[in-house]
Amino acid sequence: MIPGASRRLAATRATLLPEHKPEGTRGVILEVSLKLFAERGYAGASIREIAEAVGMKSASLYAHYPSKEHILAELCRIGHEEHRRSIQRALLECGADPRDQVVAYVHAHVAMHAQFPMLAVVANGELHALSSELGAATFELRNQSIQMLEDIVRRGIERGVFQIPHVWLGVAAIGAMGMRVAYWYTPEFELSSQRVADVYAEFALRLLGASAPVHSEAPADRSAAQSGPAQG
Amino acid sequence: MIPGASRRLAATRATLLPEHKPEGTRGVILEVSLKLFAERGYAGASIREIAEAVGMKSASLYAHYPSKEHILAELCRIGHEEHRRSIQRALLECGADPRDQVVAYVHAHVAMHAQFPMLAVVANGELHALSSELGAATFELRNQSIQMLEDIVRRGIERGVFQIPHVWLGVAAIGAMGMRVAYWYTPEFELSSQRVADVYAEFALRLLGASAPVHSEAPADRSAAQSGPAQG
DNA sequence: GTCAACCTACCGATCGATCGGTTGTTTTCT
DNA sequence: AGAAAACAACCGATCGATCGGTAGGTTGAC
Repeated sequence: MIPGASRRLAATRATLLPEHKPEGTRGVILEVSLKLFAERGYAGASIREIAEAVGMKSASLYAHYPSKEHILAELCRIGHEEHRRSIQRALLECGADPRDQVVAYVHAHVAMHAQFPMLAVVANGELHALSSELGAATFELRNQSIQMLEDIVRRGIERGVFQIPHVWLGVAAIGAMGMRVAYWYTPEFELSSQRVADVYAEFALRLLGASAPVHSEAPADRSAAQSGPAQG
Repeated sequence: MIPGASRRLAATRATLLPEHKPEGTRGVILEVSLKLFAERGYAGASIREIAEAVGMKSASLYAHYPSKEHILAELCRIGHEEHRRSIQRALLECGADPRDQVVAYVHAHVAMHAQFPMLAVVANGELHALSSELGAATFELRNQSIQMLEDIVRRGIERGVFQIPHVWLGVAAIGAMGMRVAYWYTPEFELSSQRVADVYAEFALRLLGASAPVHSEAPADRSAAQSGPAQG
């Protein structure tokens, strides 16, 4: 089992990509809020705790953000934007084969949840705390990301490379297993985030009943470990 | 997509099995707390809201439970006990084939998350809010349930019926996809909870690279596909 | 048969603490 | 000098929890 089981998630450090982190104090507030929201939940973290962790008084926060909710809204937006961006980029770099696209999607999906676990936990798990006004844009991003996977799967079925009892359930299951990674992954895990993403991409292909690719030069070493190839 | 996306979970009714629901007022308090904890989180639900939903003043709650945390502790315990009990029972009713055992486990796992979504969401997602003293027993239950699946998978690998790159990741992925069901399933979903559980059991077999069973009378229609029933 | 004792269930009032947020002032940096 | 940043002080509201007390029913000794 994963140690420290009484914590909400295993990660201990809040990371924000430089391109998403505002300059100066705003960035510090955002990163500190991310950590506290991830560890205690939005309702469980107070602005005084945030301020103290930043090194200032709670009143000073309001010179940088108009409300606690606006901080959460920005974190949710950043999380889902990064999620969509990394998936979009991965899809652009792979070919037209639905199998490659699923691998690209799931790899990006899982890697993001492993590399930015706190951002993923907050952006997904605290989104409901936002008013519809502040959360609308983020919901739209989220739906787009889900739709992308569904489109890939449906196209794969039409081409006969996927066999699955229920498309929506498959998409939900693949999304779910990746999302959960954010709760247990730490850099101390025996596998790198990239290797975890590789394995999960293989899981997704299996789950979709993917047929063996015909185009690959090498005889498809998809089943990596353990030994034998699984699932034809 | 699932409607009502701004809610934390799709379910709207809190259900507690009669054998878990205390008699009288204690039972009402527990069920009402379950609903509010599921919808707003433990920190986001106040004892005054709970009391008002029950139909009494907050002071009266303390005649039935010593603290807010004790209410959560009981809900977490009930949730994980029911989870373990339903899995245990399913395993007793299936044979010795690891494939059957995985099907039994995942079916029970998913069915419980679909039938008692609020209980699952609270027992899993708010467990971290408990002090180590009040949460210890529940953590133990949780670890036992996970261990049971890991044992099944390892035994299946030893017998050569499963092929999987990484046992722990497989167990984590299977657990994750089931847990997520609690967030989107409602009785209005196009499939019954039993059918959803069937499909997820098939997903798990695929994910584990299960070889076709030799004992089955019918020629293993596991790959069902596209529409037909999953899981043979 | 009655009345004091006891019990369960609940309530109004209130506790100290903390909540998110506002105001006006001071400090800091350029 | 002037703008940005942080401050102390404070707001009304709400937090979880405690208190003494009350209404209504049951019990049992006399």
